[in-house]
Amino acid sequence: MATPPSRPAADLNTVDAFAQFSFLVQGTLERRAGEREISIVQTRLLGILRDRQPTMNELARLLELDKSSVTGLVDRAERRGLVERAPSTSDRRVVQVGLTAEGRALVTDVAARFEADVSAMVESLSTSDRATLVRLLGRVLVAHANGRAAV
Amino acid sequence: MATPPSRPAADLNTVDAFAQFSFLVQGTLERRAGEREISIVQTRLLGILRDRQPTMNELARLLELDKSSVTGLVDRAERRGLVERAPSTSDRRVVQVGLTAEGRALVTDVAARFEADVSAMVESLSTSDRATLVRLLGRVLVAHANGRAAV
DNA sequence: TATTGTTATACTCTATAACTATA
DNA sequence: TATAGTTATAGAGTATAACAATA
Repeated sequence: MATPPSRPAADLNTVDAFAQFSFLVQGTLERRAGEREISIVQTRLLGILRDRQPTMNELARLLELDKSSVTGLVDRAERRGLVERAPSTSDRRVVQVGLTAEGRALVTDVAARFEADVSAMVESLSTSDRATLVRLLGRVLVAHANGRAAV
Repeated sequence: MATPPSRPAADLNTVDAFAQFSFLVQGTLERRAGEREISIVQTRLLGILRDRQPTMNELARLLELDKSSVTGLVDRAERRGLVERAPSTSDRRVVQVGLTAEGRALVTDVAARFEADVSAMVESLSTSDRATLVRLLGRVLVAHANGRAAV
């Protein structure tokens, strides 16, 4: 567990496979985002905002961060012109956060770079193996989401 | 891409599946390590040291960090009694880093907690599906390692 | 001269606690 | 009183540049 992606042993157990794969994907995303001078968490923030204008509170829940952490995160993104705060019309305590055109362009670019990496990762798999892999990963994700919901 | 693991859509594409799965695994590992008051990168450091006594330089390469970052990382781990620096016998510039008994016990404990989570994640898959998933993840990891080596 | 590691510095990211404004 | 968000503060993590010791 937590061993670096540089040593993918011949016979991986499930734990090592999951850990090493997650480090590989995260490292790839970090590298691509870094090319546009943005961190992973900032990329996640922009990714969430692509189809929503959540409140600070909702962002904290979605990112699983303290609300004060989100304040700083949005501060830095706003300073770079990537997101905008707007006061809610219904509740004057509430702030809604949205992407600027520049933020949207940036997250689109990072997503495209990352997508190229993912394509390269599955290049050696047959079409059928790719579909199987995505299907099984999806089942793990859904099972986890349902487990959480049930609790 | 980079959307939070809280929304595993019904039909995932490869990019979303990879990203969401990696965030799920990393979040799980972070939570378990956090129970022992340790960060992911500290966990990775201890994980590497389980079967090696690398130099600071080698650690920087394995963790893909600047050597100055590793200095701080090892400083904090050493202050907590988890690792030890030892001077190399052959080259007096070189420092070798190793686990203390306490560090080994800690990383073993975190690994066990994480392993339980991984088991739960694949609980809904049949034995054969689990094997297939691990095999396909392994092929992606090996292909990536070979690609890097070839370059 | 080149390499190993540390130090100084600056920034991002994160949480806790205290605070303000609004409900 | 309760909730939404910010501020103050402290610490981890990271990189760049300059440095000391050794090769």
